[in-house]
Amino acid sequence: MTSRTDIFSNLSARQKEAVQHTGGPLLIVAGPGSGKTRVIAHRIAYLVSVEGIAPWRILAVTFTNKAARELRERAEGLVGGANSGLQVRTFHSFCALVLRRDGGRIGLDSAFSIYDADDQQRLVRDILEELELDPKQFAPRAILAGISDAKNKMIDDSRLSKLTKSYFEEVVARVYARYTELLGTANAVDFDDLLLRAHTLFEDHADVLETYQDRYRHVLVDEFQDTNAIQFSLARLLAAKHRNICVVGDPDQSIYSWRHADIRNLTDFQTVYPDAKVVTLDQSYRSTQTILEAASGVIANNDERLKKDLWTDNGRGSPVTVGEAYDEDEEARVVLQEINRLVDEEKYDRSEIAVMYRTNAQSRAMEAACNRHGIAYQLVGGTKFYERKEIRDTVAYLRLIVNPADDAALQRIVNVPARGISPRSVDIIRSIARSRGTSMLGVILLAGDERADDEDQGLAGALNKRALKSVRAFADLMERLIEQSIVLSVVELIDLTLERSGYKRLVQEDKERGEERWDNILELRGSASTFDGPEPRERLIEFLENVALVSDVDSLEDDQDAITLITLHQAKGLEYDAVFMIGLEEGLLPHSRSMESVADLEEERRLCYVGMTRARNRLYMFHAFQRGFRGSRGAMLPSRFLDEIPPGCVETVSIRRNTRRIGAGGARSYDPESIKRRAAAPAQAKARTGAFRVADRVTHDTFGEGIVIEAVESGGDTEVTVAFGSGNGLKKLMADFSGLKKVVPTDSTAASREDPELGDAFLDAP
DNA sequence: TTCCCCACCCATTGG
DNA sequence: GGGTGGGGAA
Repeated sequence: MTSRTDIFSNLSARQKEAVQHTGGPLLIVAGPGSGKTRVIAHRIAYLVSVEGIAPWRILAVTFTNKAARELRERAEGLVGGANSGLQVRTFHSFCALVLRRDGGRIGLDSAFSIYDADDQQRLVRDILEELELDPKQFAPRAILAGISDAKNKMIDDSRLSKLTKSYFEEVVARVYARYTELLGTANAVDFDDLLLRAHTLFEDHADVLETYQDRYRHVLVDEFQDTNAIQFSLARLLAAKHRNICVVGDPDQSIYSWRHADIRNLTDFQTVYPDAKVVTLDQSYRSTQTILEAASGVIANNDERLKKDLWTDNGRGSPVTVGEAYDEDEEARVVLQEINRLVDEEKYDRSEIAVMYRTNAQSRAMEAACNRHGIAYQLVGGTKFYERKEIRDTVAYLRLIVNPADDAALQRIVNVPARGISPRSVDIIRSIARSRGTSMLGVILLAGDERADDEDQGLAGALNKRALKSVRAFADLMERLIEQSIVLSVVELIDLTLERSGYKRLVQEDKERGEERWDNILELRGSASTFDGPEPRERLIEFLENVALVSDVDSLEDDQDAITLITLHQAKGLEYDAVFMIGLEEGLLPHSRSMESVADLEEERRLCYVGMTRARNRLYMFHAFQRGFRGSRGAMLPSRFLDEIPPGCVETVSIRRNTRRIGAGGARSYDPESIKRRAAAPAQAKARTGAFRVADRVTHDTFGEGIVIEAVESGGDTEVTVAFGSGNGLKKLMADFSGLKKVVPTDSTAASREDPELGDAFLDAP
């Protein structure tokens, strides 16, 4: 047990207030770096040590498993006891727990599968075929988005069918109905269902809800600004009895509206709980004054916002460095050179440096550069481990063993390795299963049972002899594996499955990537070893649930001597000594798909804000003149967010001109209409016109060097739009008339390597 | 039935 | 740049 003074040591007055308010609802509005995780951990410790609440009576919900793990360790460290029974989970994992335990009440078998995005797509494709609808006209993605929308509004399929306003919506409703039915026969749920069905369970079965209400005296929700309506409702239901609900959030960091997160939860909290105490934490213990000022300057441009002034006792620190590069390769190179400098000269720890970007695709150039320069990195996401084919296949076998009704898993591996069950045979099996309202493995197992031949004219009659034999062999295989799953440990079962199914041989026979793929499987096997124990089937279910619910950041390790490459979304909640944000360009950040509405644009700005406020000491923001995407390239304009940074906080570095200018922010000017056009139609950047081409580097006597971003033939001459560097902005010129000259070569790598001006302090070659 | 290749289509962010 | 689906050859 920790003494009361330990729990309060190093807490500010505000933080103490938040820790100590334990009776009734509490809303903590916590700016970036204001020590909210600390407050939550101390609050838990206070509840346990001072108020004598048993740890297992406290439920804390976080955004990722990693955050959950860290909070649990921190809180248990404070109260001095591991495995205290303290419940720290994500909403999804909490709901899965509830459904495993009590899902029977709503007709869910405890061995239910969790369908991921891929399984969902497959299912929707099947349904479209069944309904004779063209998947080109009705994109499965769009339909799934429609279904997800409905689920998040708690609208079931029968109600949705009455609300349709267009033919498309009607299709969505029809698919939704069938989708629900088929998830039912597959004993499966999707991600939305985890929340929704737990919610339904609580609403429809008061006794079940009461068990949980009685157990959890205190409910805490972190990252509350990114919870959705169902999550808030779940939290309210759980806390209804004791009313000890504490939520922590920052409206300026709400970045998941596209996943139905609803920022209104924060404002509604006070309506739902009029007596809620509100504590605002606005002192940052993380960033320098300069970084804070820069970030505040950007976020201040959001209109839909409650004003909040962050302050800090930290020093001013270095200015925010804004840099420009020719293209993504040069950008990557310059970033790495500066990272090397920070590590060598300023003794930064590589593990305390992160490169952040808007889209995953941007990691490629960074990775390539890291590999070229021999710099160790941790990539978050990327080719996600659990999405690799060999991993998904292995997991599909296990899923099918646990839940034989899991048609998505079956269809994945029924003919992997090839065992003579053709797509045609699979179609037949599926249609028989559908017409009987059973699972596909059910149909297959019947066909494998000689005694069932008479009554099973369906499959035995529909398949030719050879195919039927193959199907029976598969039935035998699965039957054996299912039998063994009762006695074998997870690891043993994985071994047996890989051996008997022939999957091991299949992978190892792959000459090119076999070794790597087998290593991946071994890694999966390794992670299964922690799920050893009595009742192996239960452990297997746990293991599979873990696999389904991991997030990419969960595997991020803090103590590796490697820099981190991460998307801005995933960086939420993390912090680093030095942060490099790359790709600060119109169309990328803000993203072109988010530039149509003010709400979307403001979310992009919050995303930018989240990135900036991850930094403790140093913040770098880069943009490139040109960037490749989908095989082609296009000219890019600096992000408007760069112009929003107060000039006093910025140091601009021009790579090409070997200059550093203090306070150069806001000097740029450009035509917003042209930005919109460019963002909307990046393909037109490829158009070739006359002697001047989009993306050509050019020089002009007065304006200096620039990049052609638009070229239109006009009466013998070419009207070009050029983005000039160093604050000259966009200019429209008649090419010949103005004496514009092309700069050759345009090959970026060669050009910048040969450029003597590159000997900037910034650019000492590694 | 399987395997390979090519054409085509797609691509923001993620539990 | 990459994944997938369809078609054709073995």
